[in-house]
Amino acid sequence: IIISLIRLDNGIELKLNDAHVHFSFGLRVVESAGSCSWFYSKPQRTAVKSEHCCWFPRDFFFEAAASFLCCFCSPPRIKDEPDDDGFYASPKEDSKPLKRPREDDDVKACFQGEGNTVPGSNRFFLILQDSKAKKAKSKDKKVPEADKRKKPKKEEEQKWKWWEEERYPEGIKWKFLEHKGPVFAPPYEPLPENVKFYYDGKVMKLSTKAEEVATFFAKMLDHEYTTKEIFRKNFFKDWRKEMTPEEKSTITNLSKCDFTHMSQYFKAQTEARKQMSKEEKQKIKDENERLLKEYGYCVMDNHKERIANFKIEPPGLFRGRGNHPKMGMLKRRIMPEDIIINCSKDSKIPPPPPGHKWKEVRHDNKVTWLVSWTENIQGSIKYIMLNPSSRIKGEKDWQKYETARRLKKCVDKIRNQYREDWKSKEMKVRQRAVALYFIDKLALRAGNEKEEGETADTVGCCSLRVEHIKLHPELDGQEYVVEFDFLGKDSIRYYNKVPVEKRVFKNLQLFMENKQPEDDLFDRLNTSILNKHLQDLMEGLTAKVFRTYNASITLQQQLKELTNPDDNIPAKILSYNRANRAVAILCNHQRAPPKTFEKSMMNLQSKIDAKKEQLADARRELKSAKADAKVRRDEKSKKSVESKKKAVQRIEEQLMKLEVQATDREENKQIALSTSKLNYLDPRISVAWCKKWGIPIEKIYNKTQREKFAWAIDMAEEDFEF
DNA sequence: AGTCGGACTTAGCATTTATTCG
DNA sequence: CGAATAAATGCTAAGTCCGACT
Repeated sequence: IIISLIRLDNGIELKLNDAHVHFSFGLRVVESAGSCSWFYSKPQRTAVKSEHCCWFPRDFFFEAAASFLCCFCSPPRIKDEPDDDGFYASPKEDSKPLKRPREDDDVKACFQGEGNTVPGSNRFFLILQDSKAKKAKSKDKKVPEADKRKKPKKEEEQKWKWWEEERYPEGIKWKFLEHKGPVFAPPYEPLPENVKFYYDGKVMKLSTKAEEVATFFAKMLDHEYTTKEIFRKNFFKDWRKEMTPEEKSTITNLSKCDFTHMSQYFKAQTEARKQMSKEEKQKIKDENERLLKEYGYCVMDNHKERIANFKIEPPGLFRGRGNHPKMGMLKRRIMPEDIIINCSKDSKIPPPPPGHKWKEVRHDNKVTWLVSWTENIQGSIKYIMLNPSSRIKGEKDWQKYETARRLKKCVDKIRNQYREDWKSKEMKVRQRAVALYFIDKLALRAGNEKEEGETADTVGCCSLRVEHIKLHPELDGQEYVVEFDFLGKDSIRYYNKVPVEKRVFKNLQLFMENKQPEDDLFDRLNTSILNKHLQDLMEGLTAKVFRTYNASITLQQQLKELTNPDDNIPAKILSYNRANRAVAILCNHQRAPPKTFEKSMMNLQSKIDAKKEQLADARRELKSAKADAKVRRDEKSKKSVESKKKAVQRIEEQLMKLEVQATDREENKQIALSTSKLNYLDPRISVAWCKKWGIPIEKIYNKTQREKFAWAIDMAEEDFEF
């Protein structure tokens, strides 16, 4: 449906349909697009407020013009500012404006400009005509069918390139933010009457509140941790808080509680869900999609952006990682009264669910979150924030890699410095220098101190204790070996035997003198002291930058080393994965071997065997066909030889692919690649590698990852150097 | 210098969805 | 086509780091 007719200053007319307008303008502006509005080819902050102005992304504008112009005429393509040297200024590095300035323009001033294009700028003005007056006219000019069909695709391709725009000044995260608030967990549905809970062998009907908490436990019955003392103790304590006085006086011993019937019921439910018909499944899917469409997006500064976690965490039993002292505690249901909403003053403020109120509505554009609440287990704040594909996350990510690249420039100096500091007279300086050496060489985390008894006992570099390392003056033919054995983040074990320099070794001996196993190894050091020192060495330098730097530089160097130009694509990808793996090992990104690992490995092996047989068969056939051709010497048999040859080649290739896959999987058994890929490896390294060797980017990044790294995919060329 | 709340990144496992296989 | 398997996505815990305050 054509709803608007637009006339350019030079008389060219554009028709826009509904979807088109929605897509490019954002919701608010569309609603108010009245009889006369101004349009710009770049975002105008004031535009959002004044309701009479809106903007097109520039490229979209021209493409739209191409598709929609009734009397087609190639619009003047206004070039961006000169392309300096193809190098995109980094967010932090450079304070000079990026490609598209975003400064607030006075709308009137634009209006009074010299024409529809201002030389040297990319402004382009449109006048939206009174759509009623033009309706009759627009009817007889029909838009070609082909263009109509092409259009949705165009929209898909037209992604906002925020990385070509200027950033906001430090501290300001947005100018306009509108969203629909969070989606709450579905309310509790009491169990059907026939599902029983037994206490001490007797049926007992629970109050709704007590029953709800009981179902949380029942759902976990198969898990090992429901047998753990701490889990049971914590659960029982919190459960009793939800009980009525009568229940409380009856139910005094968790061991006398029988949840098995409830558990069976839930298992049956899960099974039933699996068995649902296609239509029912589709219905659920549609409903989820509707929810996503309504609540999964927000408008931030003229752009519709995807929200990461718009659903509030449902209530349940807390299960920390590792040996967590709070496991089994009740994670309570979050109500609107717990929720703080953050949005623009002039936005449509999301209404709380009927009969409820928000805890608070604030308008803080110094933060990126849309919704927050305080969680009851640790008392920490949880947030609803944007998806990694959003501008606000992407900019930060890009900046992180730029900081790491700055470290690259001065890392030698820093290394020399800490080696000097090993000899310092000051204990504090020595400890700092040894800790930094570990962080640099082993990619250890900083290691903040944690409150004892509140979380699992895990450590990082600065919080290492004497009991976590063993010193071996000599081990397996190597001198000065340090053996690390401790639980790190998520209670993942770090175990490593590392030869270190003599001076480090001697220092460690010194630090351990007269200490108990549970004493801090670096007793004069913490992360704040360390980071303060790092800040002096380089602006923006913190302990974690070393992890980013070492991960990315390792990938780049491993790719150089491992890629064989003569390899085919699968073999090159194996090389990529191996380079990725080297990083994952460095960062100690482990995973539990998948439960079905052995089985799936065997399946793959049998596939390989089958393929081998198939290859042998194909070769035999080729041989006989060749013999046949020699005798008959006719066209037909020659052709047969050719096709058999091709078959052999194809099977060989398939076999090789399978074998590569098997190697890859075996090597990956206990190593998780995704964490480093997503958080530590500068995506531009991967993009450049793909471009250099002609590997399709889809082989390296899946759809979500491509969205997250759109900036890198767009800007990195083959010659990118980290 | 140390403590603490707050904001944001990083992490692995669980669940869902897509693909392959029989 | 449905089951099995693999890949992708979702979930939320657990880190890092900063700045206000004492």
